[in-house]
Amino acid sequence: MNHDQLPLRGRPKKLDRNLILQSALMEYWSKGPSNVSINDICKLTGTSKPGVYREFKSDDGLKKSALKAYRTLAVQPLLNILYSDQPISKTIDDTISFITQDRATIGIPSGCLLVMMSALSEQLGCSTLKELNKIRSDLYAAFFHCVERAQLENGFLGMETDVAAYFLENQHIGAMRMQKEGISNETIAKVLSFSFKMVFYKNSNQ
Amino acid sequence: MNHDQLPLRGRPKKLDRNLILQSALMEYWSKGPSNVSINDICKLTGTSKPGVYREFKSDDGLKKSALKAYRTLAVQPLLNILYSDQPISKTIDDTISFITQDRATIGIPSGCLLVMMSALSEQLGCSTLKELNKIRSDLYAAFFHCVERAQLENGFLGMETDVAAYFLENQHIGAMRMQKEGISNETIAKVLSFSFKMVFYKNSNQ
DNA sequence: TTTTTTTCGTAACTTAAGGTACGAAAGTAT
DNA sequence: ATACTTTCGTACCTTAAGTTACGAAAAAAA
Repeated sequence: MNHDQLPLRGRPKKLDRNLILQSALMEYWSKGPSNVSINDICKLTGTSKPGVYREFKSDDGLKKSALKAYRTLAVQPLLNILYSDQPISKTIDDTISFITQDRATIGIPSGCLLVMMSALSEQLGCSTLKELNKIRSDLYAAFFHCVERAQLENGFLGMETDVAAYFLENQHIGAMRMQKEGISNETIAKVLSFSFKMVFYKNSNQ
Repeated sequence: MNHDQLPLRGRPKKLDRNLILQSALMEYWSKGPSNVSINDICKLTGTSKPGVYREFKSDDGLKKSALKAYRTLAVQPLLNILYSDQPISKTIDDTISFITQDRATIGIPSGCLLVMMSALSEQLGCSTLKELNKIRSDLYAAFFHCVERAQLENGFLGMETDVAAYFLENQHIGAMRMQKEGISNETIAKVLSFSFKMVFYKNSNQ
């Protein structure tokens, strides 16, 4: 993975890999992956098309790399919250805060690239799809882990662990969808708050 | 809307509107709307391309008509269940049974065209989009109505009516997504059962 | 200075999508 | 029979996507 090893001779590299990657990520994220072409990225970054292909091999390669960047930028923080060994109540609060934070002020698009790509999975190349499934299964595992932690804390929650994990996955995807559709973060937080407390606390109203 | 008025003279019509509509619906539903072209429909039904365009005006027109057909076939039954004035417990059971019924045996694709099209909404023409939003708002209204009925039956549920309706909408979409992804109807039913009972019954375990 | 190496970007190619021009075909009315 | 009307489908057009051939350009090495 040594992309920055500068060769001893030859024409110096002008192409800015990181610029392309960041631009592609933001375009995919804000407009949807299937509404952004390689040409768009080229125009946006002032790169030539063969340059992009030399760097990323194909459309599939670029999407895969962008998705990897998305993972470290937007998914890993959530995984960290879910895996932090705090009381479940704190985990819930942190998760809701993270998901419903104001995106506009920090310059991040609404919605979730992971969710968008999952919905368009039939249109994706195989390496992007592979990366997508890896991230999704990691996220599912984190939800699963959270449920297990809640069980240790509060006893049996009234449903199988995998069912609860599927439920949580649904709520996350639903929240991202609502955000993309313009529903206020305040409302989304209320929906999430209800959902999470219902799963984790069984039948208490706390 | 009189498509079946046969003209007095001229070459007799050979084109089978209903065949095209049904084929398009099933293709969109099973493969995803953006993975089915007009050409595919032509080959599948043995129709010429201009024939399809004469009948449906455009790709957008065909998608809109197919979506309308989907509404009467797959959405209306759900609306009927949600609007039936039965006890909430019966409504829940009927809804879960309807959503998680075995699709293979009755020859119906998994997943939900409505949900798929919502995810691809940026790729849709304006008349399809209009129809889509109409159906979605009708469905949301039905969920809203259900929540109001539950409130009449059981008192305040612990959250605003619209928040509960959003929650229900999420569960429906989530169930359709899981089904599309191959998760068993049995598991989906468990997730739905948990979700619905949590919203409608507040904090009882029934 | 010439060779070698590496990257550059213009200008193409290929495929498939949505969409249509237009004359032939197949009927009814005069 | 001829005219009129409606529908038919072949063969095309346009656009935009992903992708690449290939010679020029810019550096280090000989």
